[in-house]
Amino acid sequence: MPTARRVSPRKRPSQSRSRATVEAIVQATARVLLKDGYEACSTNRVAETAGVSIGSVYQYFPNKESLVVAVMERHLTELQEAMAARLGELGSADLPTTVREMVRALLEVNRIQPKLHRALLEQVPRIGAMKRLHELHDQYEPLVTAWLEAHREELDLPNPGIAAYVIIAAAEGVVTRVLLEKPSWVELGLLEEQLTRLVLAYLAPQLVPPASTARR
Amino acid sequence: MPTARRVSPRKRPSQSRSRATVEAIVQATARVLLKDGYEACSTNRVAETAGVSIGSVYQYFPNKESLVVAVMERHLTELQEAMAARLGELGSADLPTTVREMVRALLEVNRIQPKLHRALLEQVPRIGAMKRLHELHDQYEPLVTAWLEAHREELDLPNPGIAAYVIIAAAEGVVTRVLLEKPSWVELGLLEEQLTRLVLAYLAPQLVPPASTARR
DNA sequence: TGAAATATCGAGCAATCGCTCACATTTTCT
DNA sequence: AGAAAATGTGAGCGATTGCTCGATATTTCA
Repeated sequence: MPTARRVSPRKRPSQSRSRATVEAIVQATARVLLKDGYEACSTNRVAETAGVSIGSVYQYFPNKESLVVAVMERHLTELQEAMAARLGELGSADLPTTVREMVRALLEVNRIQPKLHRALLEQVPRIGAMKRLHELHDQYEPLVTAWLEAHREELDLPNPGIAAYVIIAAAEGVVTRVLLEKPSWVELGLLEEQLTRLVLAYLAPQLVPPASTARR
Repeated sequence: MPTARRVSPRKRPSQSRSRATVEAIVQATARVLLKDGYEACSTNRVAETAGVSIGSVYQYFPNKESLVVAVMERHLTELQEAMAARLGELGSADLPTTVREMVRALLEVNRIQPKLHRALLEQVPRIGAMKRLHELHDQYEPLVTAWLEAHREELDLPNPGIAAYVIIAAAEGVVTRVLLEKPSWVELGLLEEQLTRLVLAYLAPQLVPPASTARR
Protein backbone atom coordinates (compact mmCIF):
# COMPACT_ATOMS: atom_id res chain seq x y z
CA MET A 1 0.00 0.00 0.00
CA PRO A 2 1.44 3.35 -1.09
CA THR A 3 1.26 6.56 0.89
CA ALA A 4 -2.29 7.30 1.96
CA ARG A 5 -4.44 8.86 -0.74
CA ARG A 6 -4.89 12.55 -0.22
CA VAL A 7 -8.55 13.45 -0.23
CA SER A 8 -8.28 17.19 -0.14
CA PRO A 9 -5.51 18.32 -2.42
CA ARG A 10 -5.12 21.49 -0.43
CA LYS A 11 -2.58 21.56 2.33
CA ARG A 12 -1.76 24.32 4.74
CA PRO A 13 1.81 25.55 4.56
CA SER A 14 3.40 25.20 7.99
CA GLN A 15 7.05 25.93 7.40
CA SER A 16 8.23 29.35 6.37
CA ARG A 17 9.64 27.90 3.17
CA SER A 18 6.25 26.74 1.98
CA ARG A 19 4.61 29.95 3.07
CA ALA A 20 6.99 31.73 0.74
CA THR A 21 6.01 29.32 -2.02
CA VAL A 22 2.34 30.05 -1.57
CA GLU A 23 3.10 33.74 -1.51
CA ALA A 24 5.02 33.46 -4.77
CA ILE A 25 2.18 31.56 -6.38
CA VAL A 26 -0.46 34.08 -5.43
CA GLN A 27 1.67 36.97 -6.58
CA ALA A 28 2.46 35.20 -9.82
CA THR A 29 -1.23 34.65 -10.44
CA ALA A 30 -1.87 38.34 -9.99
CA ARG A 31 1.03 39.18 -12.28
CA VAL A 32 -0.12 36.88 -15.07
CA LEU A 33 -3.68 38.10 -14.70
CA LEU A 34 -2.47 41.65 -15.03
CA LYS A 35 -0.10 41.12 -17.91
CA ASP A 36 -1.92 38.61 -20.07
CA GLY A 37 -5.45 38.30 -18.81
CA TYR A 38 -7.61 35.54 -17.52
CA GLU A 39 -7.56 33.25 -20.55
CA ALA A 40 -3.78 33.10 -20.51
CA CYS A 41 -3.72 32.46 -16.78
CA SER A 42 -3.09 28.72 -16.94
CA THR A 43 -1.81 26.71 -14.03
CA ASN A 44 1.41 25.82 -15.82
CA ARG A 45 1.99 29.46 -16.64
CA VAL A 46 1.45 30.53 -13.07
CA ALA A 47 3.85 27.90 -11.80
CA GLU A 48 6.50 28.94 -14.28
CA THR A 49 6.06 32.62 -13.44
CA ALA A 50 6.29 31.86 -9.75
CA GLY A 51 9.50 29.93 -10.34
CA VAL A 52 7.90 26.89 -8.80
CA SER A 53 6.98 23.49 -10.15
CA ILE A 54 3.42 22.77 -11.14
CA GLY A 55 3.32 20.08 -8.49
CA SER A 56 3.88 22.62 -5.76
CA VAL A 57 0.95 24.65 -6.97
CA TYR A 58 -1.33 21.69 -6.53
CA GLN A 59 -0.02 21.07 -3.02
CA TYR A 60 -1.79 24.20 -1.86
CA PHE A 61 -4.45 24.97 -4.42
CA PRO A 62 -7.05 22.39 -5.39
CA ASN A 63 -7.65 23.77 -8.86
CA LYS A 64 -7.17 26.64 -11.20
CA GLU A 65 -10.11 28.68 -10.04
CA SER A 66 -8.82 28.69 -6.48
CA LEU A 67 -5.77 30.61 -7.65
CA VAL A 68 -7.84 33.48 -8.92
CA VAL A 69 -10.08 33.30 -5.89
CA ALA A 70 -7.00 33.63 -3.67
CA VAL A 71 -5.92 36.76 -5.48
CA MET A 72 -9.38 38.25 -5.26
CA GLU A 73 -9.67 37.28 -1.63
CA ARG A 74 -6.46 39.09 -0.79
CA HIS A 75 -7.30 42.19 -2.69
CA LEU A 76 -10.78 42.46 -1.26
CA THR A 77 -9.60 41.83 2.26
CA GLU A 78 -7.22 44.69 1.83
CA LEU A 79 -10.03 46.92 0.61
CA GLN A 80 -12.30 45.85 3.42
CA GLU A 81 -9.76 46.57 6.08
CA ALA A 82 -8.97 49.95 4.63
CA MET A 83 -12.65 50.81 4.49
CA ALA A 84 -13.32 49.61 8.00
CA ALA A 85 -10.44 51.73 9.27
CA ARG A 86 -11.73 54.81 7.48
CA LEU A 87 -15.28 54.31 8.66
CA GLY A 88 -14.06 53.82 12.20
CA GLU A 89 -12.53 57.28 12.16
CA LEU A 90 -15.88 58.79 11.29
CA GLY A 91 -16.90 61.31 13.90
CA SER A 92 -20.43 62.49 14.58
CA ALA A 93 -20.43 65.52 12.33
CA ASP A 94 -23.47 66.78 10.45
CA LEU A 95 -24.92 64.90 7.52
CA PRO A 96 -23.18 66.70 4.62
CA THR A 97 -19.82 66.30 6.28
CA THR A 98 -20.37 62.67 7.09
CA VAL A 99 -21.49 61.85 3.58
CA ARG A 100 -18.48 63.61 2.17
CA GLU A 101 -16.20 61.68 4.48
CA MET A 102 -17.73 58.39 3.42
CA VAL A 103 -17.41 59.26 -0.22
CA ARG A 104 -13.81 60.23 0.31
CA ALA A 105 -13.19 56.93 2.05
CA LEU A 106 -14.74 55.01 -0.81
CA LEU A 107 -12.60 56.85 -3.30
CA GLU A 108 -9.38 56.32 -1.42
CA VAL A 109 -10.09 52.67 -0.86
CA ASN A 110 -10.66 52.20 -4.54
CA ARG A 111 -7.20 53.47 -5.27
CA ILE A 112 -5.52 50.49 -3.67
CA GLN A 113 -3.86 48.51 -6.45
CA PRO A 114 -6.05 50.04 -9.15
CA LYS A 115 -4.52 48.01 -11.96
CA LEU A 116 -5.21 44.75 -10.20
CA HIS A 117 -8.66 45.98 -9.30
CA ARG A 118 -9.31 46.75 -12.90
CA ALA A 119 -7.99 43.42 -14.10
CA LEU A 120 -10.15 41.55 -11.62
CA LEU A 121 -13.22 43.49 -12.63
CA GLU A 122 -12.67 43.24 -16.34
CA GLN A 123 -11.24 39.81 -16.74
CA VAL A 124 -12.59 37.46 -14.17
CA PRO A 125 -15.79 35.72 -15.15
CA ARG A 126 -17.71 33.08 -13.24
CA ILE A 127 -19.83 34.01 -10.30
CA GLY A 128 -17.75 31.66 -8.18
CA ALA A 129 -14.90 34.11 -7.94
CA MET A 130 -17.04 37.15 -8.52
CA LYS A 131 -19.31 36.43 -5.60
CA ARG A 132 -16.63 37.66 -3.24
CA LEU A 133 -16.89 41.05 -4.84
CA HIS A 134 -20.49 41.34 -3.89
CA GLU A 135 -19.61 40.45 -0.35
CA LEU A 136 -17.67 43.66 -0.11
CA HIS A 137 -20.84 45.47 -1.01
CA ASP A 138 -22.79 43.32 1.43
CA GLN A 139 -20.48 44.34 4.20
CA TYR A 140 -21.06 48.04 3.75
CA GLU A 141 -24.79 47.59 3.61
CA PRO A 142 -25.67 46.82 7.24
CA LEU A 143 -23.39 49.59 8.41
CA VAL A 144 -25.05 52.15 6.21
CA THR A 145 -28.51 50.80 7.00
CA ALA A 146 -27.86 51.09 10.71
CA TRP A 147 -26.59 54.59 10.30
CA LEU A 148 -29.62 55.59 8.28
CA GLU A 149 -31.94 54.01 10.78
CA ALA A 150 -30.30 55.94 13.59
CA HIS A 151 -31.11 59.14 11.72
CA ARG A 152 -34.46 57.96 10.47
CA GLU A 153 -36.56 60.91 11.54
CA GLU A 154 -34.04 63.48 10.52
CA LEU A 155 -34.01 61.95 7.04
CA ASP A 156 -37.62 60.83 6.71
CA LEU A 157 -36.79 57.82 4.60
CA PRO A 158 -39.54 55.26 4.09
CA ASN A 159 -37.12 52.33 3.97
CA PRO A 160 -33.52 52.62 5.18
CA GLY A 161 -32.62 49.15 3.91
CA ILE A 162 -33.49 50.00 0.36
CA ALA A 163 -31.96 53.44 0.62
CA ALA A 164 -28.67 51.95 1.80
CA TYR A 165 -28.68 49.50 -1.04
CA VAL A 166 -29.39 52.19 -3.59
CA ILE A 167 -26.71 54.61 -2.49
CA ILE A 168 -24.08 51.90 -2.21
CA ALA A 169 -24.90 50.49 -5.60
CA ALA A 170 -25.01 53.93 -7.15
CA ALA A 171 -21.76 55.05 -5.58
CA GLU A 172 -19.98 51.86 -6.48
CA GLY A 173 -21.34 51.98 -9.99
CA VAL A 174 -20.03 55.47 -10.53
CA VAL A 175 -16.69 54.88 -8.85
CA THR A 176 -16.01 51.66 -10.71
CA ARG A 177 -16.86 53.16 -14.05
CA VAL A 178 -14.95 56.37 -13.53
CA LEU A 179 -11.88 54.51 -12.34
CA LEU A 180 -11.92 52.44 -15.50
CA GLU A 181 -12.77 55.17 -17.96
CA LYS A 182 -11.95 58.58 -16.53
CA PRO A 183 -9.32 58.09 -13.84
CA SER A 184 -8.27 61.73 -14.09
CA TRP A 185 -11.57 62.84 -12.63
CA VAL A 186 -10.60 61.33 -9.33
CA GLU A 187 -7.37 63.30 -9.27
CA LEU A 188 -9.24 66.50 -10.03
CA GLY A 189 -11.56 66.00 -7.11
CA LEU A 190 -14.52 66.18 -9.44
CA LEU A 191 -15.76 62.83 -8.42
CA GLU A 192 -15.80 63.60 -4.72
CA GLU A 193 -17.97 66.61 -5.38
CA GLN A 194 -20.41 64.84 -7.63
CA LEU A 195 -20.74 61.72 -5.55
CA THR A 196 -21.32 63.69 -2.40
CA ARG A 197 -24.04 65.61 -4.12
CA LEU A 198 -25.57 62.43 -5.52
CA VAL A 199 -25.80 60.71 -2.16
CA LEU A 200 -26.65 63.73 -0.08
CA ALA A 201 -29.38 64.86 -2.45
CA TYR A 202 -30.95 61.45 -2.39
CA LEU A 203 -30.92 61.29 1.38
CA ALA A 204 -31.77 64.88 2.20
CA PRO A 205 -32.52 67.10 -0.79
CA GLN A 206 -33.05 70.12 1.41
CA LEU A 207 -29.47 70.01 2.61
CA VAL A 208 -27.89 70.31 -0.82
CA PRO A 209 -26.17 73.65 -1.36
CA PRO A 210 -26.81 75.50 -4.65
CA ALA A 211 -24.66 74.03 -7.41
CA SER A 212 -22.91 77.29 -8.14
CA THR A 213 -21.47 77.11 -4.64
CA ALA A 214 -19.63 73.90 -5.49
CA ARG A 215 -15.88 74.15 -5.18
CA ARG A 216 -13.67 74.35 -8.22
CA MET B 1 -1.02 26.82 -57.27
CA PRO B 2 -3.88 25.84 -55.00
CA THR B 3 -7.00 27.88 -54.45
CA ALA B 4 -6.08 31.39 -53.36
CA ARG B 5 -5.31 31.63 -49.66
CA ARG B 6 -8.09 33.26 -47.76
CA VAL B 7 -6.76 36.17 -45.77
CA SER B 8 -9.87 36.98 -43.82
CA PRO B 9 -11.54 33.77 -42.73
CA ARG B 10 -14.82 35.55 -42.43
CA LYS B 11 -17.23 35.40 -45.30
CA ARG B 12 -20.56 37.13 -45.70
CA PRO B 13 -23.47 34.76 -46.17
CA SER B 14 -25.14 35.58 -49.48
CA GLN B 15 -27.65 32.82 -49.96
CA SER B 16 -30.62 32.46 -47.66
CA ARG B 17 -29.43 29.00 -46.70
CA SER B 18 -26.20 30.35 -45.27
CA ARG B 19 -27.95 33.21 -43.56
CA ALA B 20 -29.98 30.60 -41.72
CA THR B 21 -26.76 28.84 -40.77
CA VAL B 22 -25.28 32.00 -39.30
CA GLU B 23 -28.50 32.62 -37.45
CA ALA B 24 -28.41 29.12 -36.00
CA ILE B 25 -24.81 29.58 -34.91
CA VAL B 26 -25.44 32.85 -33.11
CA GLN B 27 -28.49 31.45 -31.36
CA ALA B 28 -26.59 28.33 -30.39
CA THR B 29 -23.82 30.45 -28.91
CA ALA B 30 -26.34 32.29 -26.79
CA ARG B 31 -27.93 29.02 -25.73
CA VAL B 32 -24.66 27.42 -24.69
CA LEU B 33 -23.60 30.59 -22.92
CA LEU B 34 -26.85 30.55 -21.01
CA LYS B 35 -26.92 26.89 -20.15
CA ASP B 36 -23.29 26.10 -19.43
CA GLY B 37 -21.40 29.36 -19.19
CA TYR B 38 -18.49 30.89 -20.96
CA GLU B 39 -15.84 28.30 -20.19
CA ALA B 40 -17.94 25.55 -21.68
CA CYS B 41 -18.71 27.62 -24.75
CA SER B 42 -16.25 25.94 -27.12
CA THR B 43 -16.44 26.22 -30.85
CA ASN B 44 -17.09 22.52 -31.29
CA ARG B 45 -19.87 22.68 -28.75
CA VAL B 46 -21.50 25.63 -30.46
CA ALA B 47 -21.34 23.89 -33.82
CA GLU B 48 -22.89 20.76 -32.40
CA THR B 49 -25.65 22.71 -30.64
CA ALA B 50 -26.38 24.63 -33.81
CA GLY B 51 -26.67 21.36 -35.70
CA VAL B 52 -23.95 22.53 -38.04
CA SER B 53 -20.44 21.33 -38.76
CA ILE B 54 -17.49 23.07 -37.19
CA GLY B 55 -16.28 23.94 -40.67
CA SER B 56 -19.37 26.01 -41.31
CA VAL B 57 -18.78 28.00 -38.16
CA TYR B 58 -15.34 29.03 -39.38
CA GLN B 59 -16.74 30.08 -42.72
CA TYR B 60 -18.42 33.03 -41.06
CA PHE B 61 -16.63 33.57 -37.77
CA PRO B 62 -12.87 34.07 -37.64
CA ASN B 63 -12.45 32.76 -34.11
CA LYS B 64 -14.14 31.82 -30.91
CA GLU B 65 -14.33 35.29 -29.47
CA SER B 66 -16.20 36.59 -32.47
CA LEU B 67 -19.04 34.24 -31.63
CA VAL B 68 -19.56 35.80 -28.25
CA VAL B 69 -19.10 39.26 -29.70
CA ALA B 70 -21.83 38.53 -32.22
CA VAL B 71 -24.23 37.55 -29.46
CA MET B 72 -23.41 40.63 -27.45
CA GLU B 73 -23.69 42.81 -30.51
CA ARG B 74 -27.17 41.54 -31.21
CA HIS B 75 -28.38 41.88 -27.70
CA LEU B 76 -27.05 45.39 -27.28
CA THR B 77 -28.41 46.52 -30.60
CA GLU B 78 -31.79 45.36 -29.45
CA LEU B 79 -31.43 47.31 -26.21
CA GLN B 80 -30.23 50.40 -28.04
CA GLU B 81 -33.14 50.39 -30.43
CA ALA B 82 -35.62 49.90 -27.65
CA MET B 83 -34.09 52.77 -25.71
CA ALA B 84 -34.00 55.07 -28.69
CA ALA B 85 -37.66 54.36 -29.35
CA ARG B 86 -38.62 55.09 -25.76
CA LEU B 87 -36.62 58.29 -25.62
CA GLY B 88 -38.15 59.42 -28.89
CA GLU B 89 -41.60 59.23 -27.33
CA LEU B 90 -40.52 61.59 -24.58
CA GLY B 91 -42.75 64.63 -24.52
CA SER B 92 -41.88 68.00 -23.05
CA ALA B 93 -43.34 67.50 -19.61
CA ASP B 94 -41.85 68.96 -16.44
CA LEU B 95 -38.60 67.71 -14.98
CA PRO B 96 -39.89 65.19 -12.43
CA THR B 97 -42.14 63.59 -15.01
CA THR B 98 -39.41 63.45 -17.62
CA VAL B 99 -36.94 61.91 -15.22
CA ARG B 100 -39.48 59.33 -14.20
CA GLU B 101 -40.15 58.52 -17.82
CA MET B 102 -36.48 58.05 -18.54
CA VAL B 103 -36.04 55.83 -15.53
CA ARG B 104 -39.01 53.79 -16.58
CA ALA B 105 -37.55 53.45 -20.05
CA LEU B 106 -34.24 52.28 -18.63
CA LEU B 107 -35.97 49.71 -16.49
CA GLU B 108 -38.07 48.34 -19.31
CA VAL B 109 -35.16 48.15 -21.66
CA ASN B 110 -33.22 46.16 -19.13
CA ARG B 111 -35.95 43.56 -19.09
CA ILE B 112 -35.27 42.45 -22.63
CA GLN B 113 -33.86 38.93 -22.48
CA PRO B 114 -32.86 39.28 -18.84
CA LYS B 115 -31.32 35.83 -18.62
CA LEU B 116 -29.06 36.47 -21.57
CA HIS B 117 -28.26 39.90 -20.22
CA ARG B 118 -27.26 38.38 -16.94
CA ALA B 119 -25.18 35.66 -18.54
CA LEU B 120 -23.33 38.21 -20.65
CA LEU B 121 -22.65 40.39 -17.64
CA GLU B 122 -21.59 37.61 -15.35
CA GLN B 123 -19.72 35.31 -17.63
CA VAL B 124 -18.05 37.19 -20.39
CA PRO B 125 -14.55 38.38 -19.59
CA ARG B 126 -12.12 40.19 -21.85
CA ILE B 127 -12.58 43.85 -22.65
CA GLY B 128 -12.79 42.94 -26.32
CA ALA B 129 -16.33 41.71 -25.95
CA MET B 130 -17.13 43.89 -22.99
CA LYS B 131 -16.24 47.11 -24.72
CA ARG B 132 -19.46 46.99 -26.65
CA LEU B 133 -21.31 47.25 -23.38
CA HIS B 134 -19.74 50.57 -22.61
CA GLU B 135 -20.79 51.79 -26.01
CA LEU B 136 -24.38 51.46 -24.93
CA HIS B 137 -23.59 53.80 -22.10
CA ASP B 138 -21.69 56.06 -24.44
CA GLN B 139 -24.72 56.33 -26.62
CA TYR B 140 -26.99 57.59 -23.88
CA GLU B 141 -24.46 60.13 -22.78
CA PRO B 142 -24.64 62.75 -25.53
CA LEU B 143 -28.43 62.56 -25.47
CA VAL B 144 -28.60 63.22 -21.78
CA THR B 145 -25.89 65.86 -21.97
CA ALA B 146 -27.79 67.70 -24.67
CA TRP B 147 -30.97 67.54 -22.68
CA LEU B 148 -29.26 68.84 -19.59
CA GLU B 149 -27.64 71.63 -21.54
CA ALA B 150 -30.99 72.66 -22.95
CA HIS B 151 -32.24 73.05 -19.39
CA ARG B 152 -29.03 74.47 -18.06
CA GLU B 153 -30.39 77.52 -16.29
CA GLU B 154 -33.38 75.77 -14.86
CA LEU B 155 -31.01 73.21 -13.34
CA ASP B 156 -28.02 75.36 -12.53
CA LEU B 157 -25.49 72.61 -13.13
CA PRO B 158 -21.85 73.58 -13.37
CA ASN B 159 -21.02 70.88 -15.89
CA PRO B 160 -23.74 69.03 -17.83
CA GLY B 161 -21.24 66.60 -19.33
CA ILE B 162 -20.12 65.33 -15.97
CA ALA B 163 -23.63 65.35 -14.62
CA ALA B 164 -24.83 63.20 -17.50
CA TYR B 165 -22.01 60.78 -16.94
CA VAL B 166 -22.74 60.54 -13.24
CA ILE B 167 -26.45 59.92 -13.50
CA ILE B 168 -26.06 57.36 -16.26
CA ALA B 169 -23.35 55.50 -14.39
CA ALA B 170 -25.31 55.64 -11.16
CA ALA B 171 -28.55 54.52 -12.73
CA GLU B 172 -26.90 51.72 -14.65
CA GLY B 173 -25.00 50.63 -11.59
CA VAL B 174 -28.15 50.37 -9.54
CA VAL B 175 -30.21 48.74 -12.27
CA THR B 176 -27.58 46.17 -13.12
CA ARG B 177 -27.02 45.23 -9.53
CA VAL B 178 -30.68 45.05 -8.62
CA LEU B 179 -31.50 42.98 -11.67
CA LEU B 180 -28.83 40.49 -10.68
CA GLU B 181 -29.50 40.43 -6.96
CA LYS B 182 -32.99 41.66 -6.19
CA PRO B 183 -35.09 41.24 -9.32
CA SER B 184 -38.29 41.35 -7.29
CA TRP B 185 -37.73 45.01 -6.51
CA VAL B 186 -38.32 45.85 -10.11
CA GLU B 187 -41.64 44.05 -10.10
CA LEU B 188 -42.70 45.88 -6.97
CA GLY B 189 -42.02 49.24 -8.55
CA LEU B 190 -39.64 50.07 -5.75
CA LEU B 191 -36.79 50.66 -8.10
CA GLU B 192 -38.62 53.16 -10.25
CA GLU B 193 -39.37 55.22 -7.19
CA GLN B 194 -35.87 55.14 -5.82
CA LEU B 195 -34.09 55.74 -9.08
CA THR B 196 -36.31 58.65 -9.92
CA ARG B 197 -35.55 60.17 -6.58
CA LEU B 198 -31.85 59.53 -6.99
CA VAL B 199 -31.61 61.24 -10.35
CA LEU B 200 -34.07 64.02 -9.70
CA ALA B 201 -32.52 64.93 -6.37
CA TYR B 202 -29.11 65.12 -7.95
CA LEU B 203 -30.32 67.33 -10.75
CA ALA B 204 -32.77 69.51 -8.86
CA PRO B 205 -32.95 68.89 -5.11
CA GLN B 206 -35.63 71.49 -4.64
CA LEU B 207 -38.05 69.54 -6.82
CA VAL B 208 -37.98 66.37 -4.75
CA PRO B 209 -41.25 65.77 -2.93
CA PRO B 210 -41.10 64.80 0.77
CA ALA B 211 -40.28 61.12 1.15
CA SER B 212 -43.47 60.32 3.03
CA THR B 213 -45.34 61.30 -0.12
CA ALA B 214 -43.72 58.44 -2.03
CA ARG B 215 -46.16 55.91 -3.34
CA ARG B 216 -46.59 52.51 -1.71
C1' DT C 1 -27.52 21.88 -68.94
C1' DG C 2 -23.34 22.31 -66.93
C1' DA C 3 -19.71 24.97 -65.05
C1' DA C 4 -18.76 28.37 -61.54
C1' DA C 5 -19.97 30.07 -57.19
C1' DT C 6 -21.54 29.16 -52.80
C1' DA C 7 -22.09 26.37 -48.86
C1' DT C 8 -21.48 22.23 -45.88
C1' DC C 9 -19.04 18.65 -44.01
C1' DG C 10 -16.09 16.36 -40.43
C1' DA C 11 -11.72 13.81 -39.69
C1' DG C 12 -8.09 15.19 -37.43
C1' DC C 13 -3.78 18.23 -36.32
C1' DA C 14 -0.88 20.64 -33.22
C1' DA C 15 -1.14 22.85 -29.09
C1' DT C 16 -2.60 23.36 -24.74
C1' DC C 17 -5.24 22.42 -20.84
C1' DG C 18 -5.80 20.99 -15.81
C1' DC C 19 -3.89 17.91 -13.09
C1' DT C 20 -1.48 13.31 -10.99
C1' DC C 21 2.02 10.76 -9.00
C1' DA C 22 6.27 8.46 -8.02
C1' DC C 23 10.17 10.13 -6.41
C1' DA C 24 13.95 13.55 -4.55
C1' DT C 25 15.14 16.96 -1.26
C1' DT C 26 14.86 19.63 2.97
C1' DT C 27 13.31 20.43 7.61
C1' DT C 28 11.78 18.98 12.15
C1' DC C 29 11.99 16.36 16.04
C1' DT C 30 13.61 12.86 19.10
C1' DA D 1 22.44 10.49 14.52
C1' DG D 2 18.36 9.02 11.96
C1' DA D 3 13.41 8.43 11.24
C1' DA D 4 9.36 10.96 10.05
C1' DA D 5 7.11 14.76 8.28
C1' DA D 6 6.92 18.46 5.18
C1' DT D 7 8.01 20.27 0.81
C1' DG D 8 9.42 20.33 -3.94
C1' DT D 9 9.93 18.28 -8.56
C1' DG D 10 8.57 17.65 -13.49
C1' DA D 11 7.60 14.11 -17.00
C1' DG D 12 3.68 13.21 -18.85
C1' DC D 13 -1.52 11.49 -19.03
C1' DG D 14 -5.92 11.90 -21.01
C1' DA D 15 -8.96 15.21 -22.50
C1' DT D 16 -10.02 19.14 -24.90
C1' DT D 17 -9.03 23.21 -27.30
C1' DG D 18 -9.29 26.32 -31.47
C1' DC D 19 -9.01 25.68 -35.95
C1' DT D 20 -7.60 23.81 -41.11
C1' DC D 21 -8.49 21.76 -45.30
C1' DG D 22 -9.61 18.67 -48.96
C1' DA D 23 -13.71 16.58 -50.33
C1' DT D 24 -18.63 16.83 -51.21
C1' DA D 25 -23.10 18.83 -51.82
C1' DT D 26 -26.20 22.54 -53.23
C1' DT D 27 -27.46 26.79 -55.62
C1' DT D 28 -27.03 30.17 -59.22
C1' DC D 29 -27.22 31.60 -63.76
C1' DA D 30 -25.62 32.07 -68.58
